[in-house]
Amino acid sequence: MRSYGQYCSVAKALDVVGDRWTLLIVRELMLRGSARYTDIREGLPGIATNLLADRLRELEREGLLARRPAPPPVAAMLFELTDRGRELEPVLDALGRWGVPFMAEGPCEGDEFRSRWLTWPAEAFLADHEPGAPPATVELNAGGEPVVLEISAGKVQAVPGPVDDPDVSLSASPHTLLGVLSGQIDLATARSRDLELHGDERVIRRMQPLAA
Amino acid sequence: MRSYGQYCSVAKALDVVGDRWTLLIVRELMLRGSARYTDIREGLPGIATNLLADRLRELEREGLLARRPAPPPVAAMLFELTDRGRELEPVLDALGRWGVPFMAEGPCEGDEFRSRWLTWPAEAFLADHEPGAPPATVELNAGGEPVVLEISAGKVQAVPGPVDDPDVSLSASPHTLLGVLSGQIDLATARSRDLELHGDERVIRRMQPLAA
DNA sequence: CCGCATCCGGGGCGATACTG
DNA sequence: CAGTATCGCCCCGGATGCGG
Repeated sequence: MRSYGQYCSVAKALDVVGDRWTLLIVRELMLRGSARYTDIREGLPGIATNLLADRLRELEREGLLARRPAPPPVAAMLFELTDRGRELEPVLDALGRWGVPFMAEGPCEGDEFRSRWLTWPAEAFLADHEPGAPPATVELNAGGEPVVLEISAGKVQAVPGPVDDPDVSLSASPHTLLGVLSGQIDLATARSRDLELHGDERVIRRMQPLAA
Repeated sequence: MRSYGQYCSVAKALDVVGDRWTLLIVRELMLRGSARYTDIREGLPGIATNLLADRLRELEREGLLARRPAPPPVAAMLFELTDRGRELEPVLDALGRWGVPFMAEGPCEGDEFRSRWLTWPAEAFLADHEPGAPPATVELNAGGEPVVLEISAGKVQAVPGPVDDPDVSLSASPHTLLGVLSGQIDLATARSRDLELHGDERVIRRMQPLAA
């Protein structure tokens, strides 16, 4: 990207990560840990393949990303963030939190969705209101790979991937799921739409935002 | 900007503020409170005037910015952020902090500079190590308008604008000033370059990062 | 199949000139 | 002062090709 030519840390940051798609690539690598070219692409519906290759090169040149060959059996390349790259987490967090209100309206026509992306809304809405209680896990299913909410010690963390024997499991469309997590839809209404719930409902209330 | 078409809060955020120049415009409005078109432009060296007009319209449409006529004597328009716009502060903070390391190398050839931009490096480096001591102020002068550091109750805040009777006043090139604030250059070395210091040196040590 | 490179059309961006 | 108008360029998007 063309430099802004300003001796300002915000401008310098945008010189590096201000290009279109760049921060979304960082998002995918942050959520996945390490990934192959094709996996990254799957998480970035709409990106042109040459742009992805360009950006990955750029990010590597800037020291935000490293590539290394996958362990022997497979002949593939793995991409992962460097420490400097992972330091962008506060940036993504801030952006993700700021963007949460846009999710309330539901997906726009044609919007793609991956359940990993629920991490920001989830962590923005939720908190553990019973810090003393034993840890609990919630499985979120909105199509594709599930996401797990780990509730313990006053915090709620969202991590991609399945889990064995969650305390409760929610399956619904992304929009309904967000409505439930944000407390804007109660469980009964959500069920009348497309929510399926299995397990202990009380775990939901433990982490939901306090009613308005 | 063309939407990323992803039902993800990070992507939705970037749909709105991911355009080139947009976050820098928000930066200027955040630092200035409210400003006229020409003032904003002065803080964005390099921007094309039609782009600035476009972006301001966009930001207004998105509800991040409002324009209102200036108080009677002057016939001018004032631009200022709405609450929703000011909520971007954590985003700018995160970006600004992440970008600070790029400032260490000094300005690139042709880089423009405004002293307000020192806010992020200043708040990133500094802390009040004598929370009990009475408040103090430091004037930073790097050309153009000065910036004031307000040190009190364990915190250091940087705000644009001059101040009456600061405890200490520093004048130097931006690069030297940053070196001093970050503790990478000691005062003697800085003085041998272009630093001029008036007032109580101890206030500097009160807020400087602890020596390595 | 994985990880690109190439080609091409369209639009966002940059610079300057101009105007109410 | 606060923008519009214009124009060239380059970045981006989409499709396809292609070597390992």
